[in-house]
Amino acid sequence: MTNLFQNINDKNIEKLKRILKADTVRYQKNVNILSNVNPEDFIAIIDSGSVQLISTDYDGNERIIEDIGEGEIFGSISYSLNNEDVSCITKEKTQITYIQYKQITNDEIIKTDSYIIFIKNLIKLLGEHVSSKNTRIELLTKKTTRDKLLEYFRLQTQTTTNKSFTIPMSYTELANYLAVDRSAMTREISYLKEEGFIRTNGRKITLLY
Amino acid sequence: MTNLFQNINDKNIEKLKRILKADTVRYQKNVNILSNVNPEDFIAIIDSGSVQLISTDYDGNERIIEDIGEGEIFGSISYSLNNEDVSCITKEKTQITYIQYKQITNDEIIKTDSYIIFIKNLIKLLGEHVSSKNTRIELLTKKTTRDKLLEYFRLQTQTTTNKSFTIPMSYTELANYLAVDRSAMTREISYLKEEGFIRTNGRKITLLY
DNA sequence: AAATATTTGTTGCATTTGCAACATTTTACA
DNA sequence: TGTAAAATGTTGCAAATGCAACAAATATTT
Repeated sequence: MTNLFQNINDKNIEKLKRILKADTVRYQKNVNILSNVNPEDFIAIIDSGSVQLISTDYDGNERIIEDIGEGEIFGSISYSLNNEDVSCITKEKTQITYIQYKQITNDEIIKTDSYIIFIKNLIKLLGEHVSSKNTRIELLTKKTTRDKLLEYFRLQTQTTTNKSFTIPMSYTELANYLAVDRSAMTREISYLKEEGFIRTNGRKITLLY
Repeated sequence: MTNLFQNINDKNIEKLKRILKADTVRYQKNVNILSNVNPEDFIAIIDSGSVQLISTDYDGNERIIEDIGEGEIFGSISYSLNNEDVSCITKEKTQITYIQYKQITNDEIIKTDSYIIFIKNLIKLLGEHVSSKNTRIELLTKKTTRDKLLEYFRLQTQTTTNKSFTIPMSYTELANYLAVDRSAMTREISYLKEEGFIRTNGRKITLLY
């Protein structure tokens, strides 16, 4: 995963942040940070920790829009946060740097040495964003819970020759990510075990096919 | 929807395209264009017409990943096309301009007057991309077909005071977009009509609530 | 304008899924 | 470290959904 300031040395990062009118804020765990942020366009970069974008509809159903970890970005470029009832909750102690979107093309920054690298990183990051959305859509459009799980397993193992992997979230969160009922998902996983497709040990899953 | 070359005059567009080693190709309807394209990183801009990115899994199920219309972009920035079996089909006569991703930050282009506008457009376009993915995810994570439809209807009317709108695709494609069985969706629409929530006339839908 | 292809509407039926309501285990934290 | 909170596993049942197989209506093409 790309980091917004990767390949830029510390001195230049400081310079960029100053020109971008960067503002760094620390939060405790479980804080709704968007209530403190002005609605102006901004890009938020997670320096450390992680947050979750959660939308709540009129029925009170919560959906996780996005999990955002260290080095990743969120904000009005990538999500129209004012569009509906979205809250952004820190999952742990988290430090976030906000930069003003409109400063990205101000006169001063364009002359900066590391500007091009910065822009390249930003574009790459946005591209990765789209890619991860596409992955989720690919999973969500599978017809059955079983298909969703098997495709998810396939994606987890496709980069390695390994048949084992550990899911990077709780089963509760996985069910949410795949938009299926948690208990129904657990049932399906049981069937997959019974039928000899997989073996599990906590969050470690081994494919037997 | 942002256009990659908006706010740039024709002369400068030509200049940019030349520096970016742009390559313009015309296609007939129903052509699989990706079979002709080298796998190198590129951004494709639809000058006119439209295309559809379709992924086919091992079961032969087809999913529409994306509908791309005039002025919009696609390509390796926003989707790792080599990742799985994705084909890109023109829906009508279509003209596409390909630019090399790596040229986006070459030395010559940085000195160009309209470069900043170009970059701004590109970032905005990618942001809109993410946004539209988020919208689809929002719909796909709704539990029932009815919820998906009602949310879709809400999104169609939220920008206007109007209670009527025309869906911009066929019902077959809408079912695909919402990842539900077409006949089950038609059934649900019938129920919504019976229960007095909506009225329809072809693809024109009027909300009665 | 006729022929062909595509879209739309309908319905019975089997399957899948969500929901509720638990017991049990694991994790967080005061 | 003890207690509260969260996560996990299980199952019966009702509701929602996919599927198949049509007929009818629209579009598209030649």
